Formats: sequence, C-alpha cells, structure tokens
Amino acid sequence: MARTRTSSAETTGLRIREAALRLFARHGYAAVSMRQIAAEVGVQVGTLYLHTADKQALLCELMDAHLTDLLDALDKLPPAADPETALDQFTRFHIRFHAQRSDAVFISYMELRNLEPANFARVEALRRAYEQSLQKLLDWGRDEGRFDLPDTKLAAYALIAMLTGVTTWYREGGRLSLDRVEAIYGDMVRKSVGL
Amino acid sequence: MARTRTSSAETTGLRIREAALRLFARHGYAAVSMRQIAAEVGVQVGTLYLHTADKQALLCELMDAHLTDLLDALDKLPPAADPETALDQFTRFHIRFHAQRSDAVFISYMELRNLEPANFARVEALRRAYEQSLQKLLDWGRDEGRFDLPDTKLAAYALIAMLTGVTTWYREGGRLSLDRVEAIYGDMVRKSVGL
DNA sequence: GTCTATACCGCGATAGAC
DNA sequence: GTCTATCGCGGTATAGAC
Repeated sequence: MARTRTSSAETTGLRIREAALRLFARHGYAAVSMRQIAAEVGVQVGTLYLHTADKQALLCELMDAHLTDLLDALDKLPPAADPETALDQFTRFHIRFHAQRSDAVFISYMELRNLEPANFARVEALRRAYEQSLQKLLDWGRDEGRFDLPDTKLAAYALIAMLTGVTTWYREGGRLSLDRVEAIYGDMVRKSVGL
Repeated sequence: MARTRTSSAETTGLRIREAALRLFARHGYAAVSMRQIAAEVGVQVGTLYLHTADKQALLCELMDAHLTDLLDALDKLPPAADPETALDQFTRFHIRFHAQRSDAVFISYMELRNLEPANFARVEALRRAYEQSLQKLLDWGRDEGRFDLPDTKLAAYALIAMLTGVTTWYREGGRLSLDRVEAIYGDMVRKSVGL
C-alpha cells in the first residue's frame, strides 16, 4: 500500500531547500548563514544538518535540480518540422522557463564560483549541454540554408544571454504579459539569424 | 611647481582598490575578507582603514568608478550621422569597453544586492542612464523609419544583455579576435533591429 | 602611514538531551 | 526528528606604539 502522507522529514527538507533558494538568490550564497536559513524555515540550526550534508551540498543540490529540470523540460518539447519553428519554440520555452524561476536562474549563473571544483565541473557540464542543444538547432538551420550565421557557437551564446536577460527585469503583472515578451523577443531572435 | 611623485598613500590606495576589484570579481564580495585584501596588497589589515571607510565603501567606489568611466567614455564617442552608424558604433564600443574590464563589469552587475540602499540607488541610476542612451538611439532609428522595433525599451535591454554576455566567455588570445567578435555581434545586432 | 595586538561578534558544524 | 548548548575559527573594525 502506497504512502499517502509525506513525512515531516520530507516537507522539512523541501522547505529548507525553498528557503535556501530564496535567500541565496536575494543575498548571495556567501552572505547567507545557516542560522538565517533555519530561522526562515522555523527550525534550529542543528536540524538543517539532518537534511543536508553541509552548506555546500545545499547550493549544489539547488543548481543541479534547476539544470536537470531545464534539460528534462527541453527534451519534452514536441519535435519541430523545420528550423524556423524549432527556433521560435526554443525562444518561447527559454523565456517562459527562466522567467518563472528567476531565483534558481540567478544562483545557477552567479554562484558557480562558490562551488567546489568537482561540483563545478558537473554543473558546468549540464549548462554546456543546454548551450549545445541550441547550437545544434542553429547548425541545422544554417545547413538547410535558412539561417544566416557566420558562427553558430557565438550566436548560441548571444541568444541565450539575450533571452536570459529577461529574468533581470520581468515581473508578473508588469507592463507586458509574458506572452507579449515572448513575441517581442521571438521577433528579434528570428531577425537576428536572418529570417 | 607640480608634484612629480605620487605619494605612497596614493599608490597604496590604488593598489587596495585593484586588489579588491580582482578578489571581489573572483570570489564575490561577501566571500572576500579584509584580511585577504590586505594580504594581496602586502599590508596589514589596519592599513586598509586609512584608505577606505569600510568594506562597503570599497565596493561602492569600485562600482561608481566603473559606471562613471563607462558614461564618460560613451559621451566621448564622435557624433554619428545616422542611426545605422550610431548603432554599429555603440555595439563596438560596448563590447570593447566591457571585454576589457570583465572584473569591474562582473561586480557592477552581480554585487548590486550587497549595496546599502542609498548606494544602490545611486549606482542603479548610473546604470539606467546608460540603458536609456541606447534606448534613445533606438528611438531615433525607429522615428526615422530605419529600425523595425515594436518596443525600444525591451530592445535596449535585450541588446545590452546580449553584448555584455561577451564578458562571460571572451578571453584575449582565444579563438576569435576582439575585432572579429565585434563584427559578428554587430551583424546580429543590425539584423535584429531590421537592417 | 604602517604595524602589532586585540575586542567583539557571528560563522559552520557537532554532541547529547529529549 | 528536533532542540539546546557549545566548540573553535575567522570575520570587521579599532587602539595605540613607532
């Protein structure tokens, strides 16, 4: 018979991760103490160590989860018939996914330098895999003669930087809806590759 | 008669700022201790406080200097005859200026959250002034019917994010020269505004 | 202007009671 | 599984000798 209630251990662990994510994003990993995280969750410091090995593991798990989610979600996109459609789809997917997770995005790009070397290598590999999937899309379009790009690697960097930038200013309920933002950026992206 | 030698106070102050810039960029403001900065410069901790009020002032001065330099340099660009030329000029200027100061760029965008409110407001105003000068350039091009842009504010955000992204991967002596990078990005920028 | 020495605090992490 | 209490370290900043 399946368990129907989550144990308090599971929810405490989850709440610790949520609090850490919010605090790390707001103040930075190094600036946040384990005491602050405990206070945010409403437990004592010692309790944190029942749910995570140490502060470093907490950071690492958050980044890992974010990037794994990102790659999984990308994999689940329906296959596109042509490069133009694939690029539009990517643009909308990237903006939506990132705008809805601005805390995780922020720490995953900004706190890389606080990862120990082994953790850094693993997280960096995930990030590179994502960049390369966009680069492959651009290669496809160029090989089919649809995109006009002298260097698809640079173009991938350029487009990801441009699209991820949305997280720095977009706020729900602001001047523009997410759908409108996706349309405007989608237009610039299409034009920038020569469509 | 003018002084011909700089006092040791002046050079120590300068060296402290250089060391702080490098260390803050590498490890993050919160992760760097005043002891580390002193060691990097080769003085004792107490000496730092002869040249700066406290750690916060050190960070703030670095950001202030970077953004003031940026706006000054932008002001000194020769006037452009038309929007297309102005946009090309801006692209090259932005990439070159930022690629050559990756440490200052990094802390000026990443350590904003570590500024006390009053300092944040002043630094943020400088950053906004820079963004607005690009937006005005885009408005000009759109009003002249040369650029095809539905929202120049978003376009300015998008282009700055794209161009600043160069600092995350560009290294002198790498696969591409800075001039080539400027050309490739310049091409994407032109196309993205409809040229 | 710089150094030595130090005050005082908060940090990450752990031990042991419950 | 959580709390209380604590260890040992390193943090920012300052005082006073030279």
